[in-house]
Amino acid sequence: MKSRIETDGYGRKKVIDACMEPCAIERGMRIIGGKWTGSLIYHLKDGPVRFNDLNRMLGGATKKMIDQRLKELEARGMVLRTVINDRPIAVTYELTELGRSALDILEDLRLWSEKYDIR
Amino acid sequence: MKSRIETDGYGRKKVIDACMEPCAIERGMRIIGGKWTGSLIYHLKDGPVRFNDLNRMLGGATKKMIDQRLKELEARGMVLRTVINDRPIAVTYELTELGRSALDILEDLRLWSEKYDIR
DNA sequence: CCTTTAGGTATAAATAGTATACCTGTAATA
DNA sequence: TATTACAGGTATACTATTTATACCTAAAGG
Repeated sequence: MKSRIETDGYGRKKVIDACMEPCAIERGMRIIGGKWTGSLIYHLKDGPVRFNDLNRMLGGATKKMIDQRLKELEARGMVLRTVINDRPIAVTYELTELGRSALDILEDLRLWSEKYDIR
Repeated sequence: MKSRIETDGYGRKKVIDACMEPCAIERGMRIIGGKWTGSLIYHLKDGPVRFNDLNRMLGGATKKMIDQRLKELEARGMVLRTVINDRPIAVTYELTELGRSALDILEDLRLWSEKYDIR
């Protein structure tokens, strides 16, 4: 991410070290910036939450989205899915250490968003 | 964002303070988390950059995307577009104070992304 | 019985992003 | 002089992601 531009004598510029394909910012955003992903992680910050509770917490997201996002996060090792009860099926989702490691960024984002009244 | 769940005597849970529609995290993400938006802001951190240079810096994004994102950011007052030369047309984009205010979050995201080798 | 809850899945429609080509005008190159 | 290259975009068509809505199985409550 050290790309910069140089200007020649004619005022023209050239990129010296363009970041090829997704750079770190972009890669990070594709994980926690996916639609609903940040909210999902943030709502798991206080411990295990059940599927339908997450669904209710994230007003606006459909079950399909929540399901998909949780599966992505699980596949990345950021979230752990546990079946706590069969028969009356019951499942909880919770953050792993890796999942927790993203919380600081999300908290800062929340503060920023509130401070500048982002809508 | 103080939603929580309570458990009744039968082990059932209910959401007490669901965040209605997009909460602060989600609203923030929709600004700086849009595809390419974070990278775009980050690449403007050292001062004005011209359109085609941004295009080259963000390998992978099309001009259309860059154009669209810059227009969104401009509309939100995070980026300033300046025509520095007519005839041989030349335009630069730079961050406003509001735009700069997002840089800390992006820098943390970059560090996180690199630390945990997010791909 | 009928409805509600849990944890999802199926289908279709709407929205967002990508690839590719092209436009106007200036300037350097062959 | 003809050709090509660059600036800053726009147009078109296509693909992928997200949304809305309905539905499924099983258990429990009224």
